Amino acid sequence: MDSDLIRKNGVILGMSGGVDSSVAAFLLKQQGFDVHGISLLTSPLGQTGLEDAQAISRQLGIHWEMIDVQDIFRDIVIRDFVDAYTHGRTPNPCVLCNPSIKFNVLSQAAERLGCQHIATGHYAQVKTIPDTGRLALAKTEAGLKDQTYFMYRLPQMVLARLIFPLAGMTKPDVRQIAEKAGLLGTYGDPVAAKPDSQDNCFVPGTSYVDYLRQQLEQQDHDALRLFQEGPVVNMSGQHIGTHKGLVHYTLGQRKGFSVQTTERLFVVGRDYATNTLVVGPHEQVMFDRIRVVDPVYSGLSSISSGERLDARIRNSAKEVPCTVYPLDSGSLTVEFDHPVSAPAPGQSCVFYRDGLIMAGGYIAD
RNA sequence: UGGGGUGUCGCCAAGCGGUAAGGCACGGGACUUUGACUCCCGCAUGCGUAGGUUCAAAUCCUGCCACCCCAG
Repeated sequence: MDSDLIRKNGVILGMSGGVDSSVAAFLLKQQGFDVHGISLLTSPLGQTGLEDAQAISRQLGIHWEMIDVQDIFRDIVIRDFVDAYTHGRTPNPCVLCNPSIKFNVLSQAAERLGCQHIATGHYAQVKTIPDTGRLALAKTEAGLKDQTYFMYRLPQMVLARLIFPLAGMTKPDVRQIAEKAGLLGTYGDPVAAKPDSQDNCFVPGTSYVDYLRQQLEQQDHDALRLFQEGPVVNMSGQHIGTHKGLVHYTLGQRKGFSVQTTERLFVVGRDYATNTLVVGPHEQVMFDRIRVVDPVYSGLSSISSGERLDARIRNSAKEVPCTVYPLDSGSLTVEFDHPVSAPAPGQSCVFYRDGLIMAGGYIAD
């Protein structure tokens, strides 16, 4: 293949083997792109999806290759995941994986193969800010599925070549296309019927705690105290139950600790010195101000003091109005118009304006 | 040992003669490219125990058991 030339219709497509990226492949092919599918092997668990991606590629007659990124994924994403939990933060591996692994590797492949574009099956779009020419991820139409939150850390260079074939579609739309196109997986099973998500992509089952324990048993014996049972106390310090080990809990959580009470109690704090879980009523978990560290800028190149923006504290939450103040350290202070529920340190706060991502960063303690 | 009180799901707790509310916890689902939150469903043929009264008792009566308080 002639990789010295930039092929304007060449597109690198990230393929997971799921409905979304499969339909994205179909649509790009239909639109006349020269599609090169790439599936990333991040952990042993990803194997089955890869087989389906390969089957779909073969069916559509597009190039396909698998890239084994397990080493770098372990060094960056898993290391951060473990590190965050041992330091009492609640990580979001997808937010880190997207810029450092997924889109990074796809970009490198685009360079290598001389492709102008990269694409994925995300529900999002890229827009240009008129005044500045900067690029920003944008939510698609109101009410539609939106996955921009997970990608806020993508740099301008990546956004510049990004295409989202699924922008503006609904999940039922996508399934219908898969159905009509007759897309089939490895064993001839219809892709249209594949279930959506499967939680954390590198942790088997739902028990990330077991996974953490495995990781830590080899490296950090000191951290194993995080798995030890301990007391649960209420706001007045009364011992009202027991917890399963502090790694199990994050701010605002209300399940997983057995407690003798008559009201709904949420995790308010964790005292590592005494291995104590502190719980309280819901209002104790409402915050009207947080600090955001390690920010990245998208639609805005910087934030001026008193900037009015809309903040999203978690993927499933809607944006809430806030005022942002940059600090000399480079971090940000965010004041919400109305208190938000359980902004967990380690999670991301993403700033939008008119549905476009302006900036974002990590919630600090 | 006398006197008083209490015994309803793992925890809290309604019920006061008419055929076991509710909350917490727990289990299951939905939602979801993170962790959480949220929502839906489930959860005592049984009310310390043994008898009695009644058409009918967790609810009334009696004995016993357990725990708590006061007195010695």
